[in-house]
Amino acid sequence: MNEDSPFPKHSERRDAAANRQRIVTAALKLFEENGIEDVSMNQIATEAKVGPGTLYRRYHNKSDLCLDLIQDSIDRLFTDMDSYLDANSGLSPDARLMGLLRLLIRFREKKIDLLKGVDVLVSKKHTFINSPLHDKLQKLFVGLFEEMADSSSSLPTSVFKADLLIATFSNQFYLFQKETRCYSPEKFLTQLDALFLKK
Amino acid sequence: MNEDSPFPKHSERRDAAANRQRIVTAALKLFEENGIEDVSMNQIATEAKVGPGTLYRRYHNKSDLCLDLIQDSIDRLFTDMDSYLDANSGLSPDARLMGLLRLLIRFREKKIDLLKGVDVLVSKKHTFINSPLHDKLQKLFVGLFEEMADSSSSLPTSVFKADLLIATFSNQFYLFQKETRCYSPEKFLTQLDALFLKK
DNA sequence: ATATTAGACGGAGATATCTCCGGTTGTCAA
DNA sequence: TTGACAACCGGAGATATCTCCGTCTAATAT
Repeated sequence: MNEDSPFPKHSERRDAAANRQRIVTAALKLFEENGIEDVSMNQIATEAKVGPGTLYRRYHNKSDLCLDLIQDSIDRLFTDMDSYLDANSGLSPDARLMGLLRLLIRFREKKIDLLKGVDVLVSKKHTFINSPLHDKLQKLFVGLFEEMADSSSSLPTSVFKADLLIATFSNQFYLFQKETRCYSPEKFLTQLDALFLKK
Repeated sequence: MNEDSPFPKHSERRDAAANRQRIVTAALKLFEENGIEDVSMNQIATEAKVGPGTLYRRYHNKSDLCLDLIQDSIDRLFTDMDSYLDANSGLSPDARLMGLLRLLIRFREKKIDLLKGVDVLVSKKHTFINSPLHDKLQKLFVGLFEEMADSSSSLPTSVFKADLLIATFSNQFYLFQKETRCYSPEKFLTQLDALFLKK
């Protein structure tokens, strides 16, 4: 969807780039002022001084837009995870998984508002195509689960466990635990530890 | 929301009841013909020959409407669960939990289309108030987890486990497993068994 | 039977989402 | 520099959601 590859065949046209920048700036400003929920795509288009068509051509919906606004943070999360794994290859798989979860939950908390506008961990509405973020986490987690698996476990179980673990960070589950069950990030991690690691 | 208590103080007005019936009939017909996704509230109102205001006064959104359409099934699920527990009080908590999960997944499969229009397992959008279905399942599951808990477990963990177990039946998770991971209901139950029971 | 009134009814209209397409402009090749 | 085209732009408008309020009516009390 987003043409963010390092060297796209044709780089973005100048006017397109300018519009994109104005949209992003307008969105951040309005989100800041009114909260994501209360800002419509129309408002964003007006504030950015572009037509609705221009806005929708670039971002199919508010979710897409929010995703773009945190793309940098997502990239940073991934590099942080990779370097954590590099630096701690001596630790047990359990310990490394906890390390990754700590990074993930820190990211989730930092971007909690923008994340409310987009469920990057699962899929676009109605079509169950994985998001890149899900794929990456999935790969990391499955690897670690496999590493810690004894002979009685099997790959399907690791995949299922990874999917479920990732799902705990969805808006649906994570915010319910935070707001209704009043879990702090630390308590939350403790529960994950008890359920997914202490086997 | 829905005044379905056995003997409401004032019973529904005759015209109101008639309208409700026409709405339900119209909705079922249109959902059947076009699929839930492709039917708008407007269409339903038109087909039922009521104004949009009338429709929206009764059902705040399509999700509410779908919920009403499966309310009977939900009630039946609960009574089935209760009588299962009565009839099998001799079994281990693990076995009883599996029994309940089998009933739940059968219900989920039977009503899979209407359930796509409503996430009864979690909450209304944005406000994290539990649905009655969540509350009931929560209570049943926590009870069984507590029963099977050894001294090293604690109540918070049982609550968390129950929440997570219920969340696996959400559209988000369940349909992803079914459609993308190609899990049959049986395979799905096997995974739940491995993760939540075989401790 | 009639008056009273709580509550339901309808539909106009405010707002939002999203599309379509005629017109415009940046880019690149010549 | 210029021509041609791919890509982008704007905004009108189709459709959907949801609300508001003047009007009407079913239920109850007298």
